[in-house]
Amino acid sequence: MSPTDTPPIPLSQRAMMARPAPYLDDLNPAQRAAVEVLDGPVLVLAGAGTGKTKALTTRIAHLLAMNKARPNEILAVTFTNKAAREMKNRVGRLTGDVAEGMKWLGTFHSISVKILRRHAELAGLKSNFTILDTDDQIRLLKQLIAAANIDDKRWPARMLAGLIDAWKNRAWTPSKVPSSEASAYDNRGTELYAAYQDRLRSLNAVDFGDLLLHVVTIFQAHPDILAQYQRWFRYILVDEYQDTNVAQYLWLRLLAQGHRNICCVGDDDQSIYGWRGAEVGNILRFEKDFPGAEVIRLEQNYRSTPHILAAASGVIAANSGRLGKELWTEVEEGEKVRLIGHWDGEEEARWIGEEIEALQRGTRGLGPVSADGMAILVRASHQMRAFEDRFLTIGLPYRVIGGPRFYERLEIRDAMAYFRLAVSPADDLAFERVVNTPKRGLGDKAQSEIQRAARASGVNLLEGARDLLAEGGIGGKGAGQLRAFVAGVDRWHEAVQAGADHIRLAETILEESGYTAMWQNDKTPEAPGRLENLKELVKALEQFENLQGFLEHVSLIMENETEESAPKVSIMTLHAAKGLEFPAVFLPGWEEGLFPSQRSMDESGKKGLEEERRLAYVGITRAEEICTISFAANRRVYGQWQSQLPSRFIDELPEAHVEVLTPPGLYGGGFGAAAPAQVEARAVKADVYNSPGWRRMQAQSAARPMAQPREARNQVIDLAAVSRFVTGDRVFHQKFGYGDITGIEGDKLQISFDRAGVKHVVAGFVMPADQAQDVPF
DNA sequence: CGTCTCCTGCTTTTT
DNA sequence: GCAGGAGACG
Repeated sequence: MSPTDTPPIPLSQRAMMARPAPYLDDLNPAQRAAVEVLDGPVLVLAGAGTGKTKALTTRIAHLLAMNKARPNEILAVTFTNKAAREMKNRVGRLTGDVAEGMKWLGTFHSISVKILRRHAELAGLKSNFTILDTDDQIRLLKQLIAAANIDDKRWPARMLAGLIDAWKNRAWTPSKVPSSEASAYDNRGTELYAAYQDRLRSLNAVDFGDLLLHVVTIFQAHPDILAQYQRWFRYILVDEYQDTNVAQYLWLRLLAQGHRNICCVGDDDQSIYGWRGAEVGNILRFEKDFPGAEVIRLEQNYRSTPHILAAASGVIAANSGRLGKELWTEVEEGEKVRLIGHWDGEEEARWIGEEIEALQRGTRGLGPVSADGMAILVRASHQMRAFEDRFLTIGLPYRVIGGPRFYERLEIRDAMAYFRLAVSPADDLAFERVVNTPKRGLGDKAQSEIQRAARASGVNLLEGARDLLAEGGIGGKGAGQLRAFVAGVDRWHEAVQAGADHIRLAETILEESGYTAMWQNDKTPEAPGRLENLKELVKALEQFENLQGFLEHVSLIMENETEESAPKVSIMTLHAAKGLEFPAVFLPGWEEGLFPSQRSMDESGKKGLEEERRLAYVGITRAEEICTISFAANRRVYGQWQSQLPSRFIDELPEAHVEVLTPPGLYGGGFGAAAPAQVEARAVKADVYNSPGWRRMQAQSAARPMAQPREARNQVIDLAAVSRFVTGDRVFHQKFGYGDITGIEGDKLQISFDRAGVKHVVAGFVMPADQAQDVPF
């Protein structure tokens, strides 16, 4: 093996770097320890905002400066390409060009690809294997499911894909799937998993999970190869260790058994990818796995104010089995975390929109805050819509982070499939994807004929199609179209082989295939955008030497970084927000069932709830200056109006660090929902009626004709309200209109509304129908 | 073969 | 409430 494509560091540079290191002066004692304890296993527990990346990058610089390893003998692993890029940039700032020699700085997946390409034959693959995206994966599975005579309605392909993914995350090859899993997917999960792996091998393809799984399998079966890498990687660094799954853990442990110089950085309190197979256990177990490990805690926070830190600590304290950290800061005072309840989701969006404008104007005591410095972090992406709608109407610029990514868009995938065919005509999945896109009159029947012809002579689909045409097995207009398609692929492939200019070729392919024309003729509103994206795709090719290089890059890097100039408020999920920070953060939708998510709790019980709580912790700790948590009393869920209870996480916020802006009438839960009197007392103590939020709310509701009746708003919700009603009463609800009470459960009424159907509503929000004429409409 | 309409079923999503 | 898939129809 010769991963040694990097020349040794020039002497002049070494001398420069060996001088006493000024970069160390920049660090606090804990960070310094994380940087200077170079040998042996080290676990750095880095709380949110404690300079984790700084410690990690300085550590790399220090390794290089101390001549402990050459740049390409350091293995530095991240989860995302973004994190890898950031790390490379920051190491570059510390060491100059030397960082360029870090050939093994990358994601688990990109490094695995590198390793797997070298030893592909040991996994039954050729080194030019293709990496399937989720789309291809699902299509492939659908075929296998059909072939196995399984009703894919009852047993959807997505489910099987999820199952296989989970098994791969645990590093289970088909033969290693334990018998306890035998009942999965109608008792046929294991069988289909094996069939899927066979099929992948015959396609010379892998999925994301395979990248790690194959590498681990090769390492386990070939100690000599493993030993080479163990020798090669003198120092191993891992970012976000709390997010590793079992396969990644094995991957690391195998490699680290050489020099035993492994430094893992992570925060057990920020483990939020359990549902993707991440095992918090990996970080909790570190000292057992690596005896003699040094554990260093980074606890000084450089991001948030004391109130924000205290609120976050208060919430996360309810979790059990933590490694434990105590975040502190030298920063003084600052704003308390603000808490506000709203009538419904639309009002929440409206209020946040106005708050954002107030922050921009600088009327919230922080000086003007740029829209770039503000973020709305939601639990589930469907919550984003209310904000988008609202911001569009008030003309507030926003950006949604983590929507469908560029390379996941339909038109981009189609175009890429064409490119894939041009590069490797044997790519059957690409063939299937575009043979009838644009429509060429080659429907299911024609396609299964092609499949049959290909299978009959054991060739790929393109050859199968050629055979089919030769034997006249296809007639009518389809034949001519198919002939043109095959000829097109041949022509493009020749051009690739001849080394034609890949940008021109890409344009030609999209032109000749009729793909561009297809969208030009499409009059749906999204067609222009899609054409725009195709143009961007072609532009992206400029950064690559050829199509092959581009395709390789794209299969691993599924993102599109377009730098925008105008300041915009960010809207994203809590998951997408990890690692980011903003002066002002809004956390809407803190309601039972939504956050914590009901499904999380149903599926994973206490474990699920604790992961939700960590998500709350991640959310709060994104805020630097001001953090606003909100909830709504009513929310439309799947088109149904539902009344909501404030999240239990709100109860867990330490009161001393929270300013309640909520009018008590909407405060149905929160700090001790049990005793209504107490709720009122505390609300008063929080000086609700003098808070800007309250005055604001008064002003707003006065101006708003659809405001709920004052009576309902000012009422403390209590069980007494229920006693005003009996089953069969005719009642009125501001949102749902008139209805009849069909049942009483706790403090809620079950009401059958004339227009809105059956709802469970807190009694404080309805009134006897005969009083309803006072309601301003 | 393609299009329209009904029906179902729903988080989070680094690669 | 909406999207995506299947099944019926042209």
